[in-house]
Amino acid sequence: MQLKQRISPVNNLLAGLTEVEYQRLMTKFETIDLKLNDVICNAGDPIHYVYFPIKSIIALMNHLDADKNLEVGMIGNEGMLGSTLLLGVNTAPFRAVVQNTGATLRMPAATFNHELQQSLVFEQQLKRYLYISLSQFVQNATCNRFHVIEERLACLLLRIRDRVQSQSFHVTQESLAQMLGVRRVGVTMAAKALQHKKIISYSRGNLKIHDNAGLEAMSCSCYQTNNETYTRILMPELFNT
Amino acid sequence: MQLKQRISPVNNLLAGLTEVEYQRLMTKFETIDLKLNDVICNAGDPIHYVYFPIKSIIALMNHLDADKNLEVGMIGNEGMLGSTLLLGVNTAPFRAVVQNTGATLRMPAATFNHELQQSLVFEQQLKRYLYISLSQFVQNATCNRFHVIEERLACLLLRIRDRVQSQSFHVTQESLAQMLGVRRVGVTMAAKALQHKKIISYSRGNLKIHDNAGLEAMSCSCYQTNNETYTRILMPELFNT
DNA sequence: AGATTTATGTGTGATAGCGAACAGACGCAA
DNA sequence: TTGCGTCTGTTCGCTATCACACATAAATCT
Repeated sequence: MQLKQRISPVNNLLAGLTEVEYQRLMTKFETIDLKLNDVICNAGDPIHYVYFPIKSIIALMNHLDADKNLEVGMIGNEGMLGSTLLLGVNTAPFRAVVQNTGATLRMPAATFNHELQQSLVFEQQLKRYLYISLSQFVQNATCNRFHVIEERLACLLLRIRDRVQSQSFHVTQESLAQMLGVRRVGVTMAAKALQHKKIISYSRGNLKIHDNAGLEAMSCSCYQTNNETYTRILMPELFNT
Repeated sequence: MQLKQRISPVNNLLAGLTEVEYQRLMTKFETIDLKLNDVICNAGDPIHYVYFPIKSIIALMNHLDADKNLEVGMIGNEGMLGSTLLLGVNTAPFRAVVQNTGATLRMPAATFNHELQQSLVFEQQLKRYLYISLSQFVQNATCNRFHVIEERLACLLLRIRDRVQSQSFHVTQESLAQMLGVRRVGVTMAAKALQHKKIISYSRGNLKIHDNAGLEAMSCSCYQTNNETYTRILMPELFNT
């Protein structure tokens, strides 16, 4: 099951708002371009802005020791960076790295806090999103504990695909390795296996998915689980399993 | 560094309240005894009660597949079960299992939601606790991905010690194995190593810590990290590192 | 006292992933 | 064209952990 997304021209968290609320919010945003590999913040940093990706992807990395990092969350146009402001804490829990260039809405943290007071629907939506994030962070981190690299790679590629909304995108094996918390060689092996099965093709960072169903079959159940959580909590009207 | 706890006769999350607020809340609680291995809820269950442990310990388990479970959070008298109600979602994100028998305060979810409206300090305190939980869940899950069993076991024992507030407690290797997401044999090995180093003694579930400093030295940095997060967010006045 | 359950210890082989080092291959730029 | 940086592929020995099976020992029950 692919992630069912409500049609939204910009960011799915802004869907469900009334036209008035939406227009009002848009005056508070500025649109910027995030650049690949930019570090938006490190864990513990004060939060200056919140980000609502339109085409970009932001990866949340949990850092343990040197060379022990793990991607625990991925933010595309289904989510936002900075939702922990809802809890009245203005420091970032994780490092945030740009994984895919693209247009992004940005709003100062103070403005965001103020806007939350103005729209109950908006606040409600974002509280639910924070709940989803919590669930998915743990699911992803646990997944990396138990599942083998090939499953996790498939899972990761599907999550990227959903967010760039395209069958082909650019991502190096080195970058995938960092997200999965494994050596690059491990990704090389897993990617080769997926290529042999004609599921993907991969050349110098240019990745193309040929067989969506095959890739979902190769991935662990965590992909499904995460999507179901998102749909169940944020869009229960679409949830009919 | 051991977890610095504000002195509180019952539960640390109730510290910081005014006497009036505190007394008011206490009329809404009932005190119950949680029984070892009781499953309070499974992931996805509706939340009927929130729990504030006094002497008990509740472990939060994330379930992947059969036989693939991981403890992601531990709740003693420094925390509570059910804080995700703050996000307006009334389903439990994780399975909650009683790891240590003992007195516990309990309040119906509806009452809890109502009480949050009555005390800004209380709500603020719990929002911060939820932020801490989020950080720690991810930290624990990531820890289990990267660190070796012996480090993780040391870490786990310290966390239990802090919550029972005693150098000796009862816990079987089987139970530790489930929390760590490893085979019992793995725990046997790690525990044996700790015994040889005279750090603990262990016999048929009766565990005693002899060397606190030694145990902290054996544990991974995650123990420290988690404690620092707790202190920094919830009790910044005690945070002077 | 004997039987049963619970808790811990041991042993053997398999394997996923690690660390390190190196080799080719493509692309851009001087 | 030459060179250099980036990206991918390959190999080798090593280790933590796994799965499975069995052995011992203490506690509890009859």
